[in-house]
Amino acid sequence: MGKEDNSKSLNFIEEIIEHDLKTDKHDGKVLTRFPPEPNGYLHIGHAKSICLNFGLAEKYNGKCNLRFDDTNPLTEEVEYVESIKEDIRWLGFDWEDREYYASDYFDQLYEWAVKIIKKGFAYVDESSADKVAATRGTPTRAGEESPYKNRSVEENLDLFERMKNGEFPDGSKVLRAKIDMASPNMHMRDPVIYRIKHASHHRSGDKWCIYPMYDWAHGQSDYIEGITHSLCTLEFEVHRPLYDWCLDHILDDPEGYRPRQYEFARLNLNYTVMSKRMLLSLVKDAYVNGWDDPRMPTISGLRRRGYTPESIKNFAERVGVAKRENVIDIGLLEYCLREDLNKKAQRILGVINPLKAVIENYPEDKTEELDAVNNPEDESMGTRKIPFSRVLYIEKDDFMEDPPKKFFRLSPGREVRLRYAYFIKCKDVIRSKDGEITELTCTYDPASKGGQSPDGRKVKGTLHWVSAAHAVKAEIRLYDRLFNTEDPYDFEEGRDFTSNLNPDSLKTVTGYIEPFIKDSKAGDKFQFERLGYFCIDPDSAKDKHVINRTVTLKDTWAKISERQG
RNA sequence: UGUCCGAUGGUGUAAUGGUAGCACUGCAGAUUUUGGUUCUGCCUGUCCAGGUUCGAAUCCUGGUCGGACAGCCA
Repeated sequence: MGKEDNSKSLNFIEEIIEHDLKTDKHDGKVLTRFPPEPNGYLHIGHAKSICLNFGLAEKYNGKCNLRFDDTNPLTEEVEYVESIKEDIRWLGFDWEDREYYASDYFDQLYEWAVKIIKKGFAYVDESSADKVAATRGTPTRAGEESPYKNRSVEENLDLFERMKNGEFPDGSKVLRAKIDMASPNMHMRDPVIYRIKHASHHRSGDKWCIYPMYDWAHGQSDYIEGITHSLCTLEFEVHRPLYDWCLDHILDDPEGYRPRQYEFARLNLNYTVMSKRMLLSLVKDAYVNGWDDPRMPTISGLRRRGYTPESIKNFAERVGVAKRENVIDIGLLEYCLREDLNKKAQRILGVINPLKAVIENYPEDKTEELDAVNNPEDESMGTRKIPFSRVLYIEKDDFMEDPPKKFFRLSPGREVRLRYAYFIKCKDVIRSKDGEITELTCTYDPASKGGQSPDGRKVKGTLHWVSAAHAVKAEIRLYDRLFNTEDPYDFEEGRDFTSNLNPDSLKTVTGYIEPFIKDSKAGDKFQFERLGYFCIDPDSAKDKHVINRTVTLKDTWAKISERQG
């Protein structure tokens, strides 16, 4: 029912597309593109855009191109190109052979620039960058015309060619579109469309020393590729008149095919930052351990953290597409993650904060293999054996000497169930000299094997546990949100966003995991019962298990106990 | 004293002139060998003022509030 309703309700872009389809605007074709600049790693915000562009193509039987918007050689690197491709592929999208680069269009872009110079719509300006900025005016005050604006076409052509030939140093000249310095839209005030950069480009090498600006490259690239719907974020809304202006002035038939730009609201998430500048700074200044640090909102970070592509795609679906600014609760992302992992994850028992429990009446040399279900949500995943013996580890949080109301785990004299094993009762508490609880002495009921007693008596709590002698030691990395504040951009004067960093975003502990973990490899995902979802980190080695906590399970008890104070 | 865009529960997002719905969150309960999952119920909303209309979240007018734009970044 809900699903059916959803399929009927369209977002505003789908409405536009369906309308275009109905009116046969592009011969029934839909061609979108995802246009990243290779100057950083992709993040969850990009994932929304990827899912939108590729998703629309899938839905309307169209295609989506991958196009690197690589017009600025100073900031772009091959490393980023590679990571971007890997991330999109991992999300499950395929651009087939349509891997394009704006830099592949440099020749065409240059020709078009010459074309508009000839038509009198562009000029070479040799004002300094400061001068250009100073004469641009303000949003409420018109700019001033450049003294170079009225050069002859011949002079402009000559100068532009010499710019291309490398005769002038960086910053000495630019090519500007001749539009309107008094336009209320700042972007129409004779925008710079070419600048000189004697820099080597990751693809074109040293062929060029002039590079087109975004505004001169994007719409034209869309046109070259035959893009029907060019989707971008809201901040490009004010660029749209320029996007259209460029097309108007290069096309022989402006009434014929042309791409259209549509803008949607970018994704914002609380408790994290999405700006490339800030993410770069977190990496460069070593606040995190690289772009794929599991605390990063990058796709590679989420992947390493243990997120699944499905959970991210589902998230993108749920946040929707609209033009209204939004801040999504990180809780929704985590909900989508748990929803997916709950269906798929192998369950195992692992203890993160161990407390030794000795079963007094269990034979010292005995070991039993007990049956455990691999995934209660998916019977086909089968069962496995877990070793049980006299000395166990249980979770420290599962024992309280003086429990408050509603605590139904272990405490002196109380009986609980060990999952898949036996009922046990706590008899004694052993302490160190400084009073810390170091060990519990318990007894078990041999008749309760498997977790049920023949007399039908009930216990309220079920605890996870491992057999100390059989457990596998592991380094467990407990991650928490990277920032303490919902809005990390909101920081005190004189400080910066890093003042909002959560100092406890990573805690490393030693845990004990049931032997099943031995055969796992990097990327494998598990639910440690009652604790959360975990995955094997690539830092793992043959003799060293490193495990990331992806996300905790929903914890009703934590909520209750917090409320009780 | 600019141009453009936006405004629906706590957060997102539908309703396209005809009963304001869905998801997440929160709260209450049922089930449960994970205080997980699942299931049930409940709370909470159309920025304001006029107008058009039998009827307005939707159309019109005027406000208010929020955002984007002054890189030789994208």
